[in-house]
Amino acid sequence: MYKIGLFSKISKTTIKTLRYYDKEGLLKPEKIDRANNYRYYTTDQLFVLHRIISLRQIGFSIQEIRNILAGQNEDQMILQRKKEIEALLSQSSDQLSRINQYILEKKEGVMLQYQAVIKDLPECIVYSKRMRIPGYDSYFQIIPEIGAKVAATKPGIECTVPAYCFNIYHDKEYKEKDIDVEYCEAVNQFGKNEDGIIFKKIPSVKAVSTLHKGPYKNLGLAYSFIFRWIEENSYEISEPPRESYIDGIWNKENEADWLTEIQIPIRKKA
Amino acid sequence: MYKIGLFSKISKTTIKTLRYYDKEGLLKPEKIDRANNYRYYTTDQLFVLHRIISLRQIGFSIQEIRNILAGQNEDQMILQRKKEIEALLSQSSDQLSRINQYILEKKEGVMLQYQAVIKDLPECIVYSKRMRIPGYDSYFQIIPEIGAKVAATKPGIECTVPAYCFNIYHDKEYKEKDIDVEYCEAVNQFGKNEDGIIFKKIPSVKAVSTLHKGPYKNLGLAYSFIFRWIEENSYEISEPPRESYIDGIWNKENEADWLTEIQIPIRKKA
DNA sequence: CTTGACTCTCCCCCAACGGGAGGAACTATA
DNA sequence: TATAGTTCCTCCCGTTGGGGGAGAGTCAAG
Repeated sequence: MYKIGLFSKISKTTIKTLRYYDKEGLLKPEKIDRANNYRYYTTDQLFVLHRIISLRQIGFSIQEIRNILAGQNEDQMILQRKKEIEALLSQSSDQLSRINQYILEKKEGVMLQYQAVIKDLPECIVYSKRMRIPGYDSYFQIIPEIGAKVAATKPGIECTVPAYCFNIYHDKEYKEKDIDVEYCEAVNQFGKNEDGIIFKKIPSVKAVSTLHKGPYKNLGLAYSFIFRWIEENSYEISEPPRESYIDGIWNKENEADWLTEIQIPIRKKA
Repeated sequence: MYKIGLFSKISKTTIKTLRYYDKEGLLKPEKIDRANNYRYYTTDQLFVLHRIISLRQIGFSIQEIRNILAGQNEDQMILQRKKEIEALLSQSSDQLSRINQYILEKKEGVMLQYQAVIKDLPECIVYSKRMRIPGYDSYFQIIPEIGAKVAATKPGIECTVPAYCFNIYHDKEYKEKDIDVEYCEAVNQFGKNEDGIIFKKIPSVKAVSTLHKGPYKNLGLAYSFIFRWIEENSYEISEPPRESYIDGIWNKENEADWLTEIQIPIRKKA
């Protein structure tokens, strides 16, 4: 029978930890002297403690170890823990790739105005109109017309707050003329499809996002940043890119104040 | 100017998080209405928030981000964070290898009595005697003689509590005859070297450890378990193995109760 | 008998929020 | 304008796996 200090030295475990495992019911001392509450351990308990430490080193939580020691569906917990580890591994390797990319960008001293962030875009209902337009200029005249038409002909349909209006680019590459674009605006409910205006539910998706401040003609910089980021961090584009318009001509006079968010749905490369 | 709810939707960040970043001084709202303490944000702050989220996704702590945003030695923090990530990565891959090993052992249904644990063996002072002995049997007669000799001729020298007495095996392979072994016992201070008894400081080292219960003739099972474990988990042996005797003939009559800890100093394979 | 070493319980601390209570304020509708 | 529903505020507690320390009781040796 060893008192806690000696047992802690033999097992190379701190006293705090031993007391904690006692409290948590992981490793009760063989005997507790009721006169002074001293804990007494035996060398047999070294085995249990070794088992616990081994499981802790594999990353199981106290609760999980408690179950394993009690013999409750150990196999399932092991597989679950394995998945957790794999998730952590992939997260760390992701972070490593991102910080390397960050270091590279700093070294090149360029693109520091852009920040890539991974977001979950929530599901939403939109009305959309897909069209082929000659160029960017004509395009920003067409949008208000669509909005007006919807407002006029679909009573009860309202845009969400905050507004989420975006374009989906269906071309395989970046184009400045004859663009195949789909204008979407998030609304509160479905409406009737007519005049090329179609209501649909956009499912939630994981996307990388970056903000672009300034006129639309410079959006290309943001795209080149984000495409490169996707490439360098081993993602691939899963759906067409979206541009979400946060600040624009409707609330800021100066082009330099316009704010646009580029969202590109992605998935990890296999 | 957006109130917190709207800003939270635009940025896809929870209100809780925004308030927390406010409290922590990471992202103060552009304006706080002193009448009701409402927080008001602008789209410009989306940029800062994006920066923060990006850094959070790379795994920086709030404190670190605060420093980075303040422009304090960013480069150093990045390198430090990179090292942390690499450490995590290696830890996770370690855990993955260990859990796979665990699954394999379960499937084979064997060796479940052994648990491998990684420990830091602390530095200690020992007296040691290296010798070549004919076999295991003679060996356990020699040890008490050494102990007695030290006790008799070195006043003031005492064994540590708990006792840490172990053998270091210097042979390149497992042998049962003509064994090159070094007997060590941890003591409280240095003494004079004589009669082949040498005092030395054993530096601290990382080792994998397993417990063996039962007679010494079965120690081979423990060794085969631990050697395989080292191999499967991509470690390599950095120093000769040690056997630390916890329970033995001196306090337990029955061989079946003897307890021995095998400690093998290791390092990660490059 | 005293002194130092050991042990006990109890409480607070960590990071980055999430959940919820209780109350004030804003906004839309009747 | 009254009221109801929503949004916002602050404050407090919870999470994990122990670490640090206070204050008090206990043990072993000289």
